[in-house]
Amino acid sequence: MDKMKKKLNIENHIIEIAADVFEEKGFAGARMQQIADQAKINKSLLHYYFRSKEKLFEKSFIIIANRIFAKLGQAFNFSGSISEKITNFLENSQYILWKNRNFLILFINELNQNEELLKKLMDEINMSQELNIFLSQLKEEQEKGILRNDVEPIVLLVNIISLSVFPYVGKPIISQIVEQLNYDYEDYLEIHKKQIAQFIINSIKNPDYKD
Amino acid sequence: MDKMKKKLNIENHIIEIAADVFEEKGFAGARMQQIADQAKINKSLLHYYFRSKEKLFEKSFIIIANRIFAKLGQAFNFSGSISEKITNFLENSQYILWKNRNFLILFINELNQNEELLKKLMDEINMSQELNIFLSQLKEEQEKGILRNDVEPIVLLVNIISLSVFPYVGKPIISQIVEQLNYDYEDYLEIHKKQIAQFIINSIKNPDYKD
DNA sequence: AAAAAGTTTAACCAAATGGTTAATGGATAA
DNA sequence: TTATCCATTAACCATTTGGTTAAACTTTTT
Repeated sequence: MDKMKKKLNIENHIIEIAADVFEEKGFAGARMQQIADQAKINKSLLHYYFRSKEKLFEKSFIIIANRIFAKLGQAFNFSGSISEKITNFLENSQYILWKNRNFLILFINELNQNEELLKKLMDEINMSQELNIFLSQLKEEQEKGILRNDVEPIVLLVNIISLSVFPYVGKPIISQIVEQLNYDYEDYLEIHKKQIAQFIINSIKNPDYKD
Repeated sequence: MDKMKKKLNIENHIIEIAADVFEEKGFAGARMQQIADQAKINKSLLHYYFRSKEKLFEKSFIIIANRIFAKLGQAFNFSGSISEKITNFLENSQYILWKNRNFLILFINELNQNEELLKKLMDEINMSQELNIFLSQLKEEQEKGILRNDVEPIVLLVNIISLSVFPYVGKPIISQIVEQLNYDYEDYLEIHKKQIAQFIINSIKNPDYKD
């Protein structure tokens, strides 16, 4: 392994560990010393490689965000009808969302208080093509009468995201509520996974359509 | 105004200001000095009244959380069919959620990293009665055939919450996506508000039911 | 092998931050 | 009026924290 690669390797290692710590504590709560300890390196190395806490945060944040969005984009990219696409996406996205639920909370929280970071990220991540394909296919199926035409496409898209993401991101709220009703949060997620695609499809299928 | 009341008054004033600052910066990012400045009091007074940053945070957090949950509980408490209740709740909750969106993000974020606080909060807030009424009415209407019976009641409940809350809490994600599709976030919320009740009702109404 | 360049470390440092203290001011009650 | 009690303030303090430096160590280049 040449020098360049070794350098990239340790940088990536630091980024992974840093992301863990930032996820756990948030930007303000994270400590450079803890990141160094967890990565088993000297604290000065963090500054040697990344110059400052801000820079380290930004870099690891953007890399992880890109990775997650890429995976979600993949989960979105299947052929078939709208109903099939939705079913497919929901099946394939759940694990990603579960595994990255802590990052998603960090994502929401930090981007909400850091306008600059939001802008930088928006330049990096672009999913408009995949999304536009989905939206136009949706309009097609609405015109054909397969789907009800009283659902605004963008609303459906955001609803799919809300229903996918919130059970994970909103864990404190959801678990509060389901536990008051004597359910277990993890059990709830299992039921949710099984029912959510049908729930969405019910709401968009045209009940009068016969093929 | 007697002394006791005056003391409670200034405590409440501090709590309101503190909540603003914590919403903006999170617990770790908030500064006692900033809270004091914004409340126009001496920093020592914060400790005089609340002893520590943790205590101040906990107190303001729980008070604000209680207030919001009480309002949402109210918005949930209407008579009528399930469909009417859903429509009603969605109409009445949107403004509350919008106004408190920053607190909701704080809520999710802090409770996710603070198990202790979560437990304390769960003792304070109890909405199981209202929720249970809703769930049993839901089951009734399913048995009568008004609503489809392939929707697990708890799933519907959480879906309503997800669809209500996420557009506000997930602002960074949603605005990212809608803006890539040339929508404006605030405009999107308007469309969302108009369509969301119908979206949910579509997904639960039994299409074969005739009364 | 020697020099040069890059990497790693321990010791420091300045600033920020939560928190304390002791003195001051002001209201209330004797 | 004066003593007591509570509220308020400025000055201080200990610790934490991000960041620097200069020396040591390693690897690469000549």
